[in-house]
Amino acid sequence: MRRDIFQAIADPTRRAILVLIAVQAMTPNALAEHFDTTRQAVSRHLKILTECRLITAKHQGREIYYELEINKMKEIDGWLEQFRTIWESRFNELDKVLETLKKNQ
Amino acid sequence: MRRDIFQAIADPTRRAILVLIAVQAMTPNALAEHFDTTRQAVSRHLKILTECRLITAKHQGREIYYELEINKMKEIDGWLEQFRTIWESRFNELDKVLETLKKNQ
DNA sequence: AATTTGCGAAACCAATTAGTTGCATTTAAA
DNA sequence: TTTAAATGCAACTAATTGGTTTCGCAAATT
Repeated sequence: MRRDIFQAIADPTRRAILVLIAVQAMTPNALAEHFDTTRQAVSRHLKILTECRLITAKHQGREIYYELEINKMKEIDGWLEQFRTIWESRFNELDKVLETLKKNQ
Repeated sequence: MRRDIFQAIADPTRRAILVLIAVQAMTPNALAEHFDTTRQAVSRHLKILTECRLITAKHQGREIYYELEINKMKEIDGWLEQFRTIWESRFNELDKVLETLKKNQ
């Protein structure tokens, strides 16, 4: 049972759930209405998202509102960070080239 | 055969390949040395990464150097963008609260 | 008290995945 | 020209995944 954020966001339904929940906390039933699957299937996705701490359950009577853990989302951003330095440094090198061209004009 | 960037980066080996290649283009053999699997297995990962355009193959004699397509990596960043506005706006709301508190002191 | 509603868990199933071994092909080297 | 190296591809296998149906439980509603 590999359960990490990257495996969690690999599924398109789970990504959609995250986007929906980002706007507003929602119950499994409310979420299921947005998809062409059963509530139980959505529930399983919610379980997976909960297990890797991307969302948390807030019990309210017999309803359960799932809300986004925005800080966990930042971990994906964190992984991208190492590539960001690369794509920025490539821009920097382009800058250098442009500057050299300018100088030689 | 669902083949998108999110499914591609779901596998830890593929993520590691991306990081290695980010530093420097590499051949399948060179890459395989970093993992506890066969070269063929690495080759399949490279195929998947190639199919979703995260890497490209540069033939050089009988060797094939795979290099990162940094622009494709930005698509992940693009998806995160919608959440980034949220986590920034939450900071803003916190700012508002702090400001109100200050005013009422 | 009986019923309905909202939910998760278990059992099952088809499809996908990641790995292996065993090839075939192309290029360099002896 | 024979041989070795670098690679991709196909067939097979075990594990995982995402879905469904059925069930049980707890909280509202009647």
